Amino acid sequence: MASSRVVPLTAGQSEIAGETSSTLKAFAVLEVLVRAGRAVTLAQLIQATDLPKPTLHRTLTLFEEAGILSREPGGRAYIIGERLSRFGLDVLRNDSAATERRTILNRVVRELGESCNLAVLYKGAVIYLDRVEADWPLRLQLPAGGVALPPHCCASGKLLLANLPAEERDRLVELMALESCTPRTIIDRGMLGAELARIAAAGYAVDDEEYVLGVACVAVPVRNRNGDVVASVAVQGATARLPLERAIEFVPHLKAAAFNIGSTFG
Amino acid sequence: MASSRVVPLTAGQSEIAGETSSTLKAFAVLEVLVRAGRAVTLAQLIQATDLPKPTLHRTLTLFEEAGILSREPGGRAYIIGERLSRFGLDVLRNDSAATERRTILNRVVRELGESCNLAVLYKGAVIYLDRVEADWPLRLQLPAGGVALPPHCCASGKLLLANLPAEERDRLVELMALESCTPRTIIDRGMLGAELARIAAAGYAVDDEEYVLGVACVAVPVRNRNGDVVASVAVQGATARLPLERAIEFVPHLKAAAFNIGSTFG
DNA sequence: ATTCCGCTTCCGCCGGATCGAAGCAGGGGG
DNA sequence: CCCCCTGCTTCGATCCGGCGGAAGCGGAAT
Repeated sequence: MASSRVVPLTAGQSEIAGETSSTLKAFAVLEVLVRAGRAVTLAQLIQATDLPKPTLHRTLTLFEEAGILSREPGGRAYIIGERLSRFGLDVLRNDSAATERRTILNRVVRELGESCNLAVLYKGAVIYLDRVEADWPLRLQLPAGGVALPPHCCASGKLLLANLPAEERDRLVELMALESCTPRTIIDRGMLGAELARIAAAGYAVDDEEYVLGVACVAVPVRNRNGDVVASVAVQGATARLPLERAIEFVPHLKAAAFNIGSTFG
Repeated sequence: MASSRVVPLTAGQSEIAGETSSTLKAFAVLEVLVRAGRAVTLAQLIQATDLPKPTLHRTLTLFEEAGILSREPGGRAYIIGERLSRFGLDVLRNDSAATERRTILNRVVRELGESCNLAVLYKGAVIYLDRVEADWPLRLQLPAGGVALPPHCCASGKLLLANLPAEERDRLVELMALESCTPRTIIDRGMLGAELARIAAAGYAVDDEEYVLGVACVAVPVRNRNGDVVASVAVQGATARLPLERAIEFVPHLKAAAFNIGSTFG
């Protein structure tokens, strides 16, 4: 089997077993599981946390019954549950660093004179963590809070897709619906693949009226301190006011902002 | 002061105080705090959780000392800490299983134009792992994650029952309450047994307004690589819009999606 | 200065957490 | 085909940490 080689879940063995409170132990277990990025078995968690087996088992069962964790269907390994998934999104939206990020976005909007947003990929959809409107009469009105855009037809989505691990990206593209939003939406899987490769090479993505006619958009990656792409910053505006070529000139400015925003993520 | 008017943090008072485990209580406190979207004082949390003051205080102090929460600079109110912030980001980045499942479900919903869900049997109840709503004004609103439906009156439940090992299935059916949800709910053990046999032979299950009047549902099995049925994919819609006969025509399409979902399970 | 409100601390009781050990199931090898 | 081996699950006696009433305390408003 592929998983027979021993892959430690945590590099630096944190002192989870030395933790006194059961609540903190449980939280640390969640941290380990979440960082693993794959389904984790009880045995692997014992290895990673040094907690006794029955203790771990009880904790995991507790979380499973609460909907915070789930079991891999047909298997025994634990995965992130619906409740934890939602919790994660709520954390990012209301982060103490959210204010700082908003400040940076505000400044970019003021300097560029166009609306900007900060987006992440959540369950295969583009979600805005934050969004600041420029003060123009013509705006793209988006219901705040829960909007989830299809990734293939907006600059942020394509950029985030392009920066996924190759294998995961290919699988996702294969499975996506590729609905047409405007005549310019890329609905061909081959063309989308080529576009993603181009984006990965260029370091920024463009939406040329692919989501809404008359609206163009340019997105750049936000990297955490490890250099992983964790979000995207994008500027968007009516093409009547902001032709795509001019929007592309904003890329260096956006990248500077993206760097600042990136440093607010752990 | 501006915040003197009472703004409840949670609409529906969840039974946090009724929670038995201190760990789950603590997690629920984090959920409330995170959803508030602003700094939250001890008093507000007492209001929102119904937990006794010393209990909350202890929990919050614990989290603060662990770096999971912080205090609002210059104030007493609690905000999301560095560690929790990082945790949230990790949750989003590593929930690739959910991403894939959601992408497949999304596509089915787009193509069929009706709501779909992915369910498993857990402790004798049907639990939705995921659920995507079609964009119709008339929808069955179900809180994802924590809902547990009785298996005997929905297509997913009957399908999953039908594919259980004979012995386990019989034992479960024997224990179930067979409560009536609508006039069409199967409440006779003998008839349910016959229905399960029929489902096992047909390879799909139907819910003809047996759970909610006016809602029909068709479910097909999701198999892992060993061929074991580990979950179900179902489409559901208002019969006014989607008569049962038309829903049954979706079976091949659902089976294709079920195959894709199944291949993501170890 | 005084009052008041809300945060913090204290402490004895009680219950849930702990973890060794044994039971059990499933899969691979002989 | 059977047996062993590995890893999940359950049990139970012990004990420690959570619990929450109540009192202490400090800052802010009057």
